[in-house]
Amino acid sequence: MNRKCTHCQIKSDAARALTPEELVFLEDHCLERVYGKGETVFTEGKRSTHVVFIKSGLVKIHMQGPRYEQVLKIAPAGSYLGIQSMLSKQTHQYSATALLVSTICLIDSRSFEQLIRRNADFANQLIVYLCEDELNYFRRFVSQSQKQINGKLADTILFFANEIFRQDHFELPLTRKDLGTLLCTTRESATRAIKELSDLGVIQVNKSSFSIKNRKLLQTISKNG
Amino acid sequence: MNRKCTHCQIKSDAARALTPEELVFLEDHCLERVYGKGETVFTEGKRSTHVVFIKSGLVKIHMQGPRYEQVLKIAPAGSYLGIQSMLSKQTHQYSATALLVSTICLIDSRSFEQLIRRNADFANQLIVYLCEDELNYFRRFVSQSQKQINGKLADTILFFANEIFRQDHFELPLTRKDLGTLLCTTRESATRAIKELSDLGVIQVNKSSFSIKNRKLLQTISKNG
DNA sequence: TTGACAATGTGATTATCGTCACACAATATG
DNA sequence: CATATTGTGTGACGATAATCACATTGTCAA
Repeated sequence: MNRKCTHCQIKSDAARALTPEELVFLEDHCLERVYGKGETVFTEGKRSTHVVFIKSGLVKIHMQGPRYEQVLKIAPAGSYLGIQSMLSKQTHQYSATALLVSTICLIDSRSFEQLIRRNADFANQLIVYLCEDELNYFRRFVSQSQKQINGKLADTILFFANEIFRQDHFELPLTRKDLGTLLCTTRESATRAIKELSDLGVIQVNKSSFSIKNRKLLQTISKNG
Repeated sequence: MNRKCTHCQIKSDAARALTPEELVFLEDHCLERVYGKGETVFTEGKRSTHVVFIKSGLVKIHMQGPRYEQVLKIAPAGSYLGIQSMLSKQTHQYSATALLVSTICLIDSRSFEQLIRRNADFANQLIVYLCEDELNYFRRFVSQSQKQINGKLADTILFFANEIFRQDHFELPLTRKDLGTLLCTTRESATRAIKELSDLGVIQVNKSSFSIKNRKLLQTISKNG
């Protein structure tokens, strides 16, 4: 409770732009909470009252589509969630669910907006963050629409290995169904793609445990779709 | 040249937040230019020096994918382009091409950033804009990955009729090929989808001239994919 | 432990869409 | 004006991935 934001080591680039007084203001209007694996952080359509900052852990962002619930993105530590809903709309436009035990800061929306209006450097850093985020969606959009399943699976395995776990061996914290919608395909097709890459000797898979065996070839598959 | 931004009637929400002095600053660091149909506004990979504001007209945003050039979005008047490239990267991450004769303001990137740092209300409005934009991409991402071609075509026809031309009859300013990549499909499939909706009596098409004949049914097709 | 339910693997079949090929129209270019 | 180039429609064919069906296996709670 005491001076938590001031002394927090896991500050976002934006939070680093805040003055000591503003950090005190922030810690008076935010709340830290630990979410368990599978626990809902917020739900699409529900009223939005806080902006979420992921201090540690891993969260999936998902949204109802015309046919099924779509996984939009895997958000690692350092991500802001729900900013989009804070401003114009007051309801969440997507859902967030913890994939691993995650420590999450809930920042009161109005206070967050006050910080933006008070500190232009904070706002600027936030803009940088939002722009990066949007560019990533562009790339994902293009990949997803032009690559076929094996390529998209290769992308995703490299994403988890490089960006999330920083290891060539990891436990994938997704069900086959979620992996399917993350790849914009079905559970069955995801399973078959895993089998294909496995048969090629590119990866080794046992249940949710994945290992990269041939990184070169995996990158080739990722690139050529 | 004289006091152009100050007296400009087509200000963005963000620009409305600027003080008279800041508007003078803006007009000293921006340039208005008219682009012809088909003219390139900026190109992916090239150095980014300006932020672009579309004052009037219509622009397509496109990006090279692993297999072909993908149309990401159709940007109407009031859109900001190239903010994403301004900050972290200094090269454009996507291309922009005028689809119709368009009046475009080119704002010097450094000056734009100075305005953000100077006026938190301006920054805040920009954040609202970026968030809206991102949410639209989410929706488009989900639709594009779950709907089939007729549904996506229906979406796009409704988009042009409702958001762009505000009329049930309009000239589509896209080639069949561009329409194809906007729908994340091929030229041939786009052609066939047009024929199908046409045969159903939902739309009437002659070359690039489109008319909505049965809006109810068009909406149903759009909704159910 | 025992059921209930969710998650997973796998085969058979089908639908949708991509690819290829070609004809023809429209538009640019010298 | 003639020629090249780009855009468009359409048919035939095949490939990729969706759907459906079912057998297992794993997980959770009473």
